[in-house]
Amino acid sequence: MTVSRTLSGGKNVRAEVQERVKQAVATLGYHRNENARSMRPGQASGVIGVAITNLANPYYGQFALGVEEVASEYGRRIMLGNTGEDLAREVQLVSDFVGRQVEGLIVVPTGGAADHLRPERLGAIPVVLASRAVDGLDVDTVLLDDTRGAYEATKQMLDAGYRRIGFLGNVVSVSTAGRRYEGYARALVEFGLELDPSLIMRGQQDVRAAELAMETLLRLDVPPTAVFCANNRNTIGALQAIGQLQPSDDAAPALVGFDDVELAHLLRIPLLIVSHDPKDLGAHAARMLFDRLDGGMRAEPSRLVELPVGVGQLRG
Amino acid sequence: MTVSRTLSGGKNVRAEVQERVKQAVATLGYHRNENARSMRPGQASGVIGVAITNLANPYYGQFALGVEEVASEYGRRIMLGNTGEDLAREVQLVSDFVGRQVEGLIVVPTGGAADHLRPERLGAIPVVLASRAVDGLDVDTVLLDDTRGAYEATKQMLDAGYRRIGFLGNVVSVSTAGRRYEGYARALVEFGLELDPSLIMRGQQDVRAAELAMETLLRLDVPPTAVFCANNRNTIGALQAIGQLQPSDDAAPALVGFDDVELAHLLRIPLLIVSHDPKDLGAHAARMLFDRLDGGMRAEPSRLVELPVGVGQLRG
DNA sequence: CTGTTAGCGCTTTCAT
DNA sequence: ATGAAAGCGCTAACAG
Repeated sequence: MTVSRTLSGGKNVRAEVQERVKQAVATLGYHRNENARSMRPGQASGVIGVAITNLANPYYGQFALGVEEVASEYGRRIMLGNTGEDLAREVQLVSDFVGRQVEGLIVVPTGGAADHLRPERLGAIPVVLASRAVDGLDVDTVLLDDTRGAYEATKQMLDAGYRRIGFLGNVVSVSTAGRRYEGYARALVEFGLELDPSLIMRGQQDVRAAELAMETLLRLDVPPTAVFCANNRNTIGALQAIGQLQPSDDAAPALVGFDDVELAHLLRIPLLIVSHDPKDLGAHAARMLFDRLDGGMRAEPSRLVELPVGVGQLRG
Repeated sequence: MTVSRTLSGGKNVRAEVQERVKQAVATLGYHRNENARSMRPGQASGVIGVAITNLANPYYGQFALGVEEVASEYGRRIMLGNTGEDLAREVQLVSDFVGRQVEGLIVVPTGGAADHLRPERLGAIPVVLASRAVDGLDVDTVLLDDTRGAYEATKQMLDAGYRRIGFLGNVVSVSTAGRRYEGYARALVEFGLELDPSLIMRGQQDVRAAELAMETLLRLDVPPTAVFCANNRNTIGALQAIGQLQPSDDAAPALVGFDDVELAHLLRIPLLIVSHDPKDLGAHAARMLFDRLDGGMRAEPSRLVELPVGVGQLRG
């Protein structure tokens, strides 16, 4: 008891005793058992669960860092799981996190069914979805302004004179993919162009698939003069394909890349980047969660935020 | 009690009762409290603590993924903390992890003092150091074969005719930096060249610092004809600086890059990559930890492993 | 200022 | 096949 009191501030413990306690703690290497601590009624665990789709993607590494830093600010630690875009794994992770008494969850959903994220399944544990929304799931969500970013970038390409603009995107079940496609398509249609299905490749989740899709576009009888890449995996795949097939820069199509990519701006390819900081996205998601947990907003209605993106200039 | 029995396999529970229990669990959304569970004597928490230096570096994102995947294989979850190369934060993280009853630790040490990682401080909790060793700390450690990789790459540059080879490296207190420098220096000395201090820049932890260091080298009266970049932050910084200052490729120095970098091979700069998969490094560290935890090797003497690296061909 | 009691959720052991 | 007791480490509430 005296030890407990000393370690939680030392109220009502003689200074001399406190000294001896701290001494003993240091020499014995004693650590208070946080799990036992949080078992007492009303005590939170200080841990939040984070499920992301692909840690190998630098984008999500930075995202996770944003979450981690804000969590630290709020005195929390994160438990991290990688879903690999696999719904079953996401379900398993979330369930495990709940069993481990996380105070809240931050999830980049794989898309598809989402019963495991419904408030009634999670009890009092709040969730924040990040990067992607889930249809019909009414929980806090932070997205980018995907549609506007895609729209304005595509429009800029049209204004610059490009007409045959292809599209490389993520799997259709992912909300981001749909939103970015929508912006792209709207810009073309408003400009009076028709969508050409042969220029539109959707469903590439990794660099290799994106590279193959881009090769298909490059080998068309009339290849696109520009290609909209809906995420960094597709941008990198497209750049690889161009590097393979078109060593002479002149013939290469211009690219729009959603998400920034290290070194891309050094390549001799006309490139327009729609940029934003994934770390901010993670930080924002974490703040939304802690608003609920610490900010007395436990029961507020859910919020949907769309963070602004920067549409750069066509360069290179 | 009956619930507990049902959920742990259902021995000695009537089938009909088990059915009702599972029913109730499903409708109530009950989750077994894993923290309470692991409080019982002899029960492990199923969590390992992972402290890495910089999640914003794609290298460590992949590293973390390697750890996470192997941990999943072994039925464990990870608690992840970012130290930002700050020793105080590392100390705090490790202490917190211990308080949270982690079964083991995987740490990319910031370097410097390391009393907080000594076995006597950690009790029975095993640690594995990854990527970097700590002088005088006798615990399991997984490194790359840094010295050999740096040596052979430098030698290859010498054989290709380069003589003024600069060096961009990490802070000196980091063991990796020292080992890679050693390989570089040995190759030069064996070849009969002297080390030129004006070509050797050490201490760059991030891309921006690396870029500035590279600019300094490029602005020398007699700039280097090649530069050895001791990690991916330095490689990217060097590439940025070249992109800024030497738009005409011909004048640019060749680079050796330790660690692969997405897109680097597409740039028109002669480049030799010393490559390895950071995910493997993480996976290997995790396996070493679980060897100790599950493999009955609790008390074996500590092991030091150096994973092989691939030295590529100068290209571009 | 210090110590005792009780109970958080769980499961091993011991009744029944 | 089921339940009761006990104790893991902790701290709020209550003695003293």
